[in-house]
Formats: sequence, C-alpha cells, structure tokens
Amino acid sequence: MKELPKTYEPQKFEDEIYRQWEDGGFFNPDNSTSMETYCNILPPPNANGELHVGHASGYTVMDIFGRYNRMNGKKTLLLPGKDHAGIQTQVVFEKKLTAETGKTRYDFGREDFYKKTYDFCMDRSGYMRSQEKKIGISADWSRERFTLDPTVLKTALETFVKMEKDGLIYKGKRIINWCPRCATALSDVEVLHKETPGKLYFIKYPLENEGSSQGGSQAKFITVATTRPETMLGDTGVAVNPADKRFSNLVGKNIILPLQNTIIPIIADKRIDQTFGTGAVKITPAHDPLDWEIGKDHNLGEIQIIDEKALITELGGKYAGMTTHEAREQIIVDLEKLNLLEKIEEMGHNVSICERCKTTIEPLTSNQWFINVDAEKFSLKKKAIEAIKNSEIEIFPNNFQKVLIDWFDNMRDWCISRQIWWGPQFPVWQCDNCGQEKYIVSLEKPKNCPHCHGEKLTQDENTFDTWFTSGQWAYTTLESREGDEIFYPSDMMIMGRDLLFFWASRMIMMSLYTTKQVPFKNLFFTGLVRDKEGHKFSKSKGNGIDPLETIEKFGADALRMSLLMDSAPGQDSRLYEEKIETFRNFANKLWNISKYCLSQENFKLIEELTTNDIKTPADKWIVKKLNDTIFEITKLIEAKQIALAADILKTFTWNDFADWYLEVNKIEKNQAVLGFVLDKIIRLWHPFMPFITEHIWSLTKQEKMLIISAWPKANLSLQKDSDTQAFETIQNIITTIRNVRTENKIELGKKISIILNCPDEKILQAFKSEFQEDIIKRLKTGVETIEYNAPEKTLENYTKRIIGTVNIFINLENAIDNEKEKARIEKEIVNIENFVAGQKARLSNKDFVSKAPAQVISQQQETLAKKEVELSQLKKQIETLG
RNA sequence: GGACGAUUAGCUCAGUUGGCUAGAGCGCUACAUUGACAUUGUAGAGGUCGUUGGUUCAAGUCCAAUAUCGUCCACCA
Repeated sequence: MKELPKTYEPQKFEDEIYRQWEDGGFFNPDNSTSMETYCNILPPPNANGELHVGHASGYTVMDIFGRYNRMNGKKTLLLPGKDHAGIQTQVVFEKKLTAETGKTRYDFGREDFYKKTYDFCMDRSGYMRSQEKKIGISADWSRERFTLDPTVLKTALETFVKMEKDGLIYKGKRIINWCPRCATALSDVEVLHKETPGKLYFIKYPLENEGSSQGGSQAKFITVATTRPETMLGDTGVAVNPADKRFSNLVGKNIILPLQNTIIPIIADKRIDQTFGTGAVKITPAHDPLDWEIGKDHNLGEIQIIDEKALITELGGKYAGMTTHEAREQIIVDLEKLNLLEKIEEMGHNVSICERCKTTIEPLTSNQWFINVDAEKFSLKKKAIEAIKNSEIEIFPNNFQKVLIDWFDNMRDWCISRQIWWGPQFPVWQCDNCGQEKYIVSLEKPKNCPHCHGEKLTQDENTFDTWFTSGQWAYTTLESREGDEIFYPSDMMIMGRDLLFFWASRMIMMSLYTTKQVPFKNLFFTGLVRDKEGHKFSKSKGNGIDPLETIEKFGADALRMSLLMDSAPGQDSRLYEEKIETFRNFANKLWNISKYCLSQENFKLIEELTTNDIKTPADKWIVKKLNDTIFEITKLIEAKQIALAADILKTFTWNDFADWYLEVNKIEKNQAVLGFVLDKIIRLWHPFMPFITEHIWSLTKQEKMLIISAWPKANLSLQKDSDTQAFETIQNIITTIRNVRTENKIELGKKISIILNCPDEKILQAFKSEFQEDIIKRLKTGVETIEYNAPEKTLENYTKRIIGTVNIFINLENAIDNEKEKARIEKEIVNIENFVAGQKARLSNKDFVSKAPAQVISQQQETLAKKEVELSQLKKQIETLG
C-alpha cells in the first residue's frame, strides 16, 4: 500500500466525498426500499444569506440524527429549502440597489422590483447551497424548495382562502406596530424592546369651566405624565383609576386640551395604575395600544396625528409636517410659554424598535389583515396548547414546553399583512364600483365582481408576513411532491431557540389547522453559539467565526465536533479556535489509528468475529469495551443526548483503543480484532464526522459506501469475565510502575526488575505467559525481568505496591527515599481509612440494607472488602519500613 | 412585574432515571523523540459542586428559600 501522509488533510477529500454521496443518490430516500421513514425538514435559511456558525451548529445536529437513522436502515429524508424572508430581504436588497444605482424601489415600481429581488435571491441561494454542502449535510437537494415556488405557494395561499371561509380571517382598522423605515405593519414578535434613557413630562390640562390657563389663584388642572408629549395632539380623553379618591370628583368632567383647544372627557378605567406618574393618563387611542383599548371601550374616538412616515399629520395643526422629535421640542416650548409644564423627570423606558432595521416603531391605527387565533370554529391557540399538553410533540429540552404554552395562552390576533413588495400578494380582489368594504377572496383573479358584475377588479396590495408561509413549511414542502406525504408528520424539527415564537409556534398552529396533525413528533432546540467571551457573534463587533474559513483550515468534521461537544441541548455554547483545534487533533488521531491498522499485513475491516479470533485477555477486553460502547451510545442517541454519545465514543477510541489496545497489538498482532474494532469505530463515528470516516472507509476498499452501511449492534450476551479483569489488572500494574518511576524520577533508560506476588495461583497464572510479560515490559515501564512469588523477607529493599490481591515489588536499587515513601503510604492509609469507615457505617445502617437495591449493596460490600485488604497490606508495609 | 436558564478544577464546559472516593478539554508541572500520531505519549497538581435549609438509607442530581449573572415575555401612560 502507498505510504499515507502523517497528518489528515481534510481539504483534499471533503468536496470529492460529498460529490460521491450526491452522485450515488444516497441523500435521496427514493433509493431506499425501507418501509420505515425518518424525516427532518430543514429550517430554510434566508435565500439572500450566508452560512454562519448558527446554521452550521443546527445542520450538525440535524445531520447526525439523519445519518444515524439512515444507517439504521430508515428511508431518510433531510429536506432542504430557502426562505424568501420578506422584510429582511427587501431591506437588504433595497440597500444594495440604492448603493449601486442611487435609486429606490419606487423608481423601479412594484413589478420590476419584485423581479429584481427574485433574481437576486436565486443568485444568492445557489451560493448559500454550496456553503451548506460544505458542512456535510446529507440533504436531498433534488427536493429543495423555495417558499415562493408555485406549488409550495399555492398550498399556502389555499390555507388563507380556507381560513377566510372558516371565519378565521378579518380585515380591520386596528392599532398596529408600524415601522416608518420599512413602511409596513409588523406583528408583535417582530418588535424588539430597547431600554433607553428618556424623560417623563408632567403636563397640566386645564379643567373646563374652572380656573384658567393663565394660572389664576383658583386655577384648576389635572396633571398627566407622559414620555411622548407630542401625542397629546391626538388625545381624546384623560383616564384615572375608578378607585383613585384623588380624582373621584373629576370623573365625568371635561378638560380643555391645550394647544388643540378641544374639549375631552375625564373617564375612569381600572387598567390605570394609580401609583405611576400622577395617576392620571392622557389617552391617545390612535398611537398607543393600551389607549386604543381604553378608547374603544369608552367610545373616545381617535385622531391620527402621526402618519406612516412618522410625521405629524394635518390634524396636528401648526405642528403638521414636523417629525415627532421636532414636534416634541416645539410642544415643550409652547407648553412652557402657557405655563402648563409642571416638571420633567428623568426616566428610563423601553422603546419599541423594528427587529430588522432597528427604527423606532410608531404605534398607529391602520387597516390590516388579521388571523383570529381564538376563533369559534377553530381556535388555533387552544388546539396548539392541547397538542403540546398531550405530548403529541416531544420538546427537547423539555422546559421550553411551558414557555411555549404560556406564549400561546397570551397570544393576540396575528397581523399577517405587510406593506412591502417582496413576498406573496394577498389573493384578495376589490371591485372599483363596490369600494373598500367588499372584497373577493380567490386564488385566481375573478372575471367579474360577484356583487355588481363590474369588471374592474384590482388585487389587494398587501403581502403576507413571512411567517405565514414558513409557518406552513412542514406540509407545503411535502405536499408539493407526489408520494412524499409518507414523510408527514416529520420525525424531527431542529431549530435555534430564538425561533420558538416566530416559527415553531406558527408551524404547530398552521399544521393542526390544515392537516389536523402535528407538523413533527420531536422538536429539538439548539442554543446560541457565542464567542470565547460569551458575546453574541455580530458583524459590527467583527468577532464572527466564518464557518467556511474554519472548514478550510481545520476541516468540516472538526467544526462539527466543536459545535456539538461541551454543550447540553438548548444551552448556549462558545466557539473559539483552540476548541476547534482540539477536534482537528482528534480527527488526526483517528486518521493515525486507521493508518496504523491499514499498515498491517493483510489488514481488512471485519464485520463479525468468530470465537477463534479472540485470543488474548486484551482481545476479550477490547471487544467487551467496544460492545459496551455501542450499547451506550446507541441508547444516548435515541435519548437525543448526542454530545454525551460522542464523548463516550471519543474516550473509547482514544484512551481504550489507541492508548492500550494498539500498543498491545504491536506485541502480539491480531488483525482480526483490529479489523473488527476499527470497522465499528468508523461506523460509529460516521454521523459525527462523516468525511474522515468515509475517506478511511474508502481506503479499505469496501463495496458499499459508509454512509449506507449498517449501524453496529451491541451483543447483549457478552459479559465481563476473568480474562477482561486480568487485562484490567495488567493495566493497573503498568500504570503503577510508571507512576513509581515518575515519582522517584527514574529515567526510562534505567531498567528495573519486578516481582509479582499473589496468593491466588489462578490469578497469577493469568500473567505468567510470555505475552503478558511482554506487555508489562514494553508499555513504557522499563521493566527488564519479572519474577513471581518470592518470599517477602527477601524483598525488603524493594518498593511495594498493591493492586487488589497482587503485590508488586519494584527494585529501584535504593533509589527510593524511605521517609517520603512512608509519608505517601500514611497519606493513603488515612484516605482509605476514611473511606472504609464511611462505607462500614453505611453498610451497618439498617435502613440502607433494607431499602437500597441489592445490586448497590453488593457493589459496596465488594469495594469495602477490596479496600480492607489494601488497608491491611499498607499497614504491614509501613511496619516493615520501620 | 412574570417565567426560564446558569452557578461544578485557573479557563471553557459535561455529568442520563438520585447509587462505587465528582469527569473531560484547554492551561499548568515533570518526564519522554518508542516502529500510526509532537496535531503525540507518560505521570502529576488542581474541586467542602454559589449559600442556607429540607426530603431520602443515599443529593452535584429532587424540593424550598436566597444571592449573583444571563435570556425571554409583559408593562412602562
């Protein structure tokens, strides 16, 4: 065989291996004949995006489960896609367009702008796809979907039509979150809150027919406190708490609204907090959500004084045309002139900002489309809560279940209309004759108006909230291809925990409504990936780790492992170069393990061993260890504990197989066991590190590729026996000798002799072969000769160590410091004595003996016995030292 | 204001249904160029598991308080 390089070079193989998987059709479940399916619909990244470590982290988890299930013979589908990501993409693309052409979208017009954005997305999504492949995700690209694909979109729009028929849709003037920069309404979840320093203005509103605004001695006012004085132009009332005695005589009276000079009432409403500000609140129904509610209940009416560009409207009198900020300053000046400004206090408060562009949100009233989430015919929120409570969906980690239920409980109607251009337009038509009030819901443009038979019909200008279409992703994707309904509901959905409300919640609601089924059986949340200091990655901080650069430098397998390990499900984790390096090193270790195996004569991977193949205690030991490992990690993956599974596998691979078994195998070759264990190791690692394992596999000249080979099965009948224990004792002996050498600073070049004493001839016999002696001699112990059962009297100058019933006497030729040795033993005696005392106390406790399981008791008795023997030996030893 | 999470070695974190004297990686100390690997090997130091109570034969693990940090939700007139 050709000489293999000393270090593994992932860059040379990864792309080619991925191409072979794709060309082989292994990602496509149609090529599997299995009846059992496994499906994970991948969260569609924004079509205009770039792969970041967050994606990489999610894909790693998805791919591990996908590959594991594929190897277990399931017809496995990981379905990829792209999201048009309405507002996000429009913001990004418009910026780019303006930078390049100096024009805005209005210069191009809706149709042209849409087409340009579409082309932009198509172009970018190809780039994104090539990046996704780099991480090794075994997705079926032949099924890739885009949220605006006609077949996908048709299903989504049909849902709207059905919902409208079922009375879940309404159009109406409501107060909504308006982003002046994006020029669109936003749903509640698209608004962020930012703690900002601000001011609380106390403004005196003169009472009607009492006192005067000029501040006479008898002047009577009611003082309100507000952080947004400019909104007073739209006030239609002042509210106080009905229980507030300070104002009880004022309720029902009117005030004269300063600057506007309108007469507005004082009303009582229990939603007013008596303790805040003055206890009296100005009510601006057009520009505050709570005021809207109060205004509606008290029929106060509304005056819109801020427009969709965040400028004061005509109704704002002399302030019309000003920005809200300008108006605020001018109003303060004017109020001071009128002597109506009582005071200004500093106050921190939350400002609502747009999730996408961070512009301050203006709450205003607007005509929008809503989904009634608690409709009579079908309550989306109640059905969702029911499904979650019934565990129709299992959520990992489980604590997100409560969060989700609470969120549904408090969910308000969902505003689904956006005034952007990028996205699917509402399938709603209006007749020019009939006016705004009547509309026709239909996928196709109707020929005539059903009311007046007029032919002039125009389509509603609104586009759908992105989450309306992606909320249906679980079934629109599978329904768009015949035969794929066997994958619904899918087995697994994996997403960042930041998508809990945006996406997970909507998918559950929409799927239950449309398909009467949950969208997926398992919902798995990943945490956020942060930098070394625990900060979020962000472009502006420049602390980002580019997954592609990382893959180029360390390999995709190393990146996958570093994203997976050292973290628990749903918990944030940190990623930094040193960490990735350690897994690059591990990949290299695996490479060298394989390289050693492959260098053996006639080496080949072996699927099953015969009993004749197992010759030595070491063979038996490693096969048993392997078997335990297979059993454990399979159990852990089934329990979604993939990081723990990988950890156990890593220990087995590095510490058991490489550090011990390979060294022993150098002494007495056993290609069969080597081939058997490596075969299993490569298979077990494949879901975690698909590239390197497939590459190693290919070097062993297999017929089938690793990706579709079978996941190993544990042999449940394999038990620990005297042979496996004998090897563990040898390991102990070797470690002890090395330990003694280091402690006494005896360099390895110096050869030593040892004597093994053991009263039990049977146990001793297990070490007495030439092979076992060779192991002890050659595993970095520097032992030259071994003798057995010499009378202890003759060994007074030897250093004694005890391993169970075996005593090791090491001849260091007086290189040992007697006093130091005594101190060491004394320390150990104290240690063991404490332990033994504790153990004895426990074992003599009646409650323990009667209540603890028998297995635990016998285990503890066993260790106690062992430790007691050790203790008596140590005590004897210290006596002989004098 | 409400909910959730975190608190374990110098650092970053695991620790499954409570059960053998609490683990890993990095870093640190000492040693080692041995026939796959210095991206390595060998040995070692380092922890009263945030605090206080409780349940239990048994608590890092369960419960209750509490402190600190963080996240989300709501309110902020």
